[in-house]
Amino acid sequence: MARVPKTTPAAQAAALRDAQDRFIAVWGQMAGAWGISRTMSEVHALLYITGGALCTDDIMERLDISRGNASMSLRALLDWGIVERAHKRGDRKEYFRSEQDVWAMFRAIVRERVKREVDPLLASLYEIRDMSVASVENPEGAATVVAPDPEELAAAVANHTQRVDAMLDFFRTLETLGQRFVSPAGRGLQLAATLLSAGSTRDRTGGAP
Amino acid sequence: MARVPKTTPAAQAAALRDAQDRFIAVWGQMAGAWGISRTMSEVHALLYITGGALCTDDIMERLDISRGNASMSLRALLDWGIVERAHKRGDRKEYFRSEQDVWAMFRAIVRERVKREVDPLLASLYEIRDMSVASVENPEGAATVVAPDPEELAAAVANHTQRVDAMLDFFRTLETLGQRFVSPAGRGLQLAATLLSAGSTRDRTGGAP
DNA sequence: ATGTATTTTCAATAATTTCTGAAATCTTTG
DNA sequence: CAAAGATTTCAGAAATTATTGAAAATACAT
Repeated sequence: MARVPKTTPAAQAAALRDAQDRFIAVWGQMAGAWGISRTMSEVHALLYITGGALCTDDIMERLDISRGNASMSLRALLDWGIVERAHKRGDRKEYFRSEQDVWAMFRAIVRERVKREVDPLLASLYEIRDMSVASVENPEGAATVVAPDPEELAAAVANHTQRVDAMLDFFRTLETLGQRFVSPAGRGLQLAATLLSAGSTRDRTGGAP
Repeated sequence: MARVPKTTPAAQAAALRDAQDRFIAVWGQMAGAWGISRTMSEVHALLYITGGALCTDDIMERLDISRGNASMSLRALLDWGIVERAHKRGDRKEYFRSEQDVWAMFRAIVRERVKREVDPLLASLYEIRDMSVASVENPEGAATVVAPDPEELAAAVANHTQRVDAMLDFFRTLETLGQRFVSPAGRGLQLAATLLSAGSTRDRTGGAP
């Protein structure tokens, strides 16, 4: 009576699928945090957690979404650079596989968000700083604000500029940090983060030499 | 003819207001990035860029929003800890003032997002990891997945667990980093970030000794 | 206590975002 | 190059999220 397995293969397979589903749901909820749609996040979760190369139909069926939705989500994930195309020979369909290194995924996301959010913000902030300087010849001379007192006004402008500058400095720092993290040498920062974060010596990144 | 000012006070005041409006619009667009609503972000932008203590009516008028919306946005900003109440004596109204230190703002946001997003995610990931282990007595013995082959199955479960663990490790690191950054000693990290980010020696944080 | 000023809440509505499904397009094969 | 297979696009539908406005609650002064 030794060696009677406590789990049948069927039960184990079901448990695995449940765990996958749960992971997909949880990861889907993080969508907001990454600035993407829930479905897109779920597609990514599915590809990540199965680790395999799935085709559009696999994804449609497993997540119960339309073809259009699957197509658009996959395209977006490709744009973000965290999913790549794959092909099976003798098969006409396209397959998709997720990046499997969590740190690489994170780097891709940082890269994209800096590009989409920080860079434009910086550009705008520079413009805004200039606005309060070159205020000559505003065609509308009409009465506008509360304080026409020149002294107060000058102080207000000075403070305004200072605040815009403080923001600028902050986001410049953020951008530079992001670029360092993302750059080829960026894996250094990953190490730094790991070390900074604790005395935990363990290395789970996998066996690459 | 020396000293003829090139800008009238009126024009200057208008320019200031334009710059403020532009700042508010730009900051409003970042709302998505911080995980808050556009209006909430605009209210914060207004309070930050004017630097003053404004009451609900000031905000309603300037941003052209309803009283309810203003109230809810302010409450949320208070919860995030980046806006504080202020009072003017002899006045019954409540006034609000924004945190002015950009780094402190950022710390507050990190603190809140770790609490709201990373911590729950970690909890779920721990649960998910356990799911694939304790797969005994699943009442539904029905046919489920593709591979009933015990060998493949075992490998799939192992890989699954490994991927969940990789995620866990990553977010544990993230959480710890966040806590370090946020902690009282966290200003150290601010300095580190500034130093890491460039050879830029300038210190714009203001004149604190 | 009573009246007044102020803030909060929340159901209804408006705005925005996401998803679908079928037509259009592109790709491969015989 | 025609037919079949696969993918993309996009207008409209559905779902989600944000906003309003007026009633309810709260705080204050007399």
